[in-house]
Amino acid sequence: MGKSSSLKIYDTMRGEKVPFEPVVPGEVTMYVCGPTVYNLAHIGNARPVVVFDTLYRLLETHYDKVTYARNITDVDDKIIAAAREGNRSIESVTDEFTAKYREDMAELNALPPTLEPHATKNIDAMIELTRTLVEKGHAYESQGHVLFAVDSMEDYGKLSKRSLDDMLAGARVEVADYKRHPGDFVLWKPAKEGEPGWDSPWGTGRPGWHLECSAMIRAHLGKTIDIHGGGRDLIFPHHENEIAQSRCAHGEDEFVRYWMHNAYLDIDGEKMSKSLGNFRTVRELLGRYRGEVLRFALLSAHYRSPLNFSAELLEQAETTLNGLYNTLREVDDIALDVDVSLLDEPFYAALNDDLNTPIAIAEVHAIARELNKAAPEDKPRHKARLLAAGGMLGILEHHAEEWLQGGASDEGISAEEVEALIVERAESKKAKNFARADEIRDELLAAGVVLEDSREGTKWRRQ
RNA sequence: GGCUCGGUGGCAGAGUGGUCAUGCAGCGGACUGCAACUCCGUGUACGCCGGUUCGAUUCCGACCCGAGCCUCCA
Repeated sequence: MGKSSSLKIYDTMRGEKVPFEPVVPGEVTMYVCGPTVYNLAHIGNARPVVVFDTLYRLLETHYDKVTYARNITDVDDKIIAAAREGNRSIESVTDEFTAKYREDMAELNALPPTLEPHATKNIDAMIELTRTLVEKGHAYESQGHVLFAVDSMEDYGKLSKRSLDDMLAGARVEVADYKRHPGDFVLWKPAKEGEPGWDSPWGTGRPGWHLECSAMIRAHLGKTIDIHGGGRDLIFPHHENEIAQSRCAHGEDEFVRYWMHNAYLDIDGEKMSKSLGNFRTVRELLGRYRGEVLRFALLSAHYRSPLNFSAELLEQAETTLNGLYNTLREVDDIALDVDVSLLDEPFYAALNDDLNTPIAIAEVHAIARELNKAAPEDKPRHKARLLAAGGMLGILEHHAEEWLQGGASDEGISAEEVEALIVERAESKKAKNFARADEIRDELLAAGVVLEDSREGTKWRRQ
């Protein structure tokens, strides 16, 4: 697989969709900005995780070796603040939220990345990078801080498509007096009393946020990587500054070959964000919807389009997934050899076209329709096609019967009770006592259980 | 103010210079004891105004509206 349809990616730097070619033929390196672990991930944070997980799955069909790194930022002002506020240690904060982050993302069927570098375990690389930048004249020390001098780089601002002048024009923040140029950013900052710090040539301190990613990429993936992903709002300043640090330190023309940025989730026409306070945590939503429902909802829009997030979106996603599982249920469980060679060309082509998941999902529906209409002897073949496509999207990974009878919560009538009533209803129907049969059906419906009669007998699912 | 990016049918959301997205919801039909499931059918959708064109939702220009970034944020 992989020969029939080649991958194209929209690169933020070039501003257009371009054919994807890794630096090293047959191998891909990808880095995605991970969480700062000081609180629970919200559903907006989950979008890049799901998007790049889908890309990861796709890349694996094309290349023998895919190295996907997603960092954990475990040193940061907000973490220090959270620890202080909760009167607890920094480690207990970062340990707790790192664990919860992994759990939440696993619920969304996101595969663990190949590498998960922690900032605090790469401090040496950060100090080294800073030292190199100072030596090369791209950074300077001032009042205990080490700052990157933006005017030391010719094309600073290329990714975000703005010039230093543009940035100055829009400056809305007071410039710290230790900065030579208002756009200069911190590589290393001194530790205040009671703050965590590491020894460095510039005293005890901690790394700046932008520096962390540059250093970890260098340490774990190399000087030039193929794909760097993250949310749109990271383009400036975070990714712009990563480029500045990495290219100036390493002297490479290219730091990242393809920049990919997902749009964010909107709530009532506004971006969902921590600062606006209009976010919903993944954990909270998992109490009402299963992870796959959340994932499906996130994939229902193209990753570069804003997605309007609402309860209705999730309800629709759940209904749609139930329909697909209902289709799968119609086929007996037989040994199915599901692998990428079963992927339909239109489906695969859609994903290869800059990860066009809405079209890929439309193809999934087309396959499901074929499965529904197929003659019994052909159904297993179509079921395999459907599962193969679902596997690429990270959906339809549950057993159909369990999915349909499970639901997010185990409240309500038990499966045994349902089965018993179904038996009674079958007997009533046999005796032509339709009134009693309908009464049972209504009773179950009131308990959230829907009955479906078929030649093989009565099946049931929770609404 | 500077820089980006959008406005598609009840909802979500693709896409295209000239018969079709797709899903959810609705409506009609088949199936069913009745339903459900499934299948078949069904919607004069492309912000507004001009222009280019034989033809524009799709290209160009103006306008209106909205969002994002410029500050920690996926």
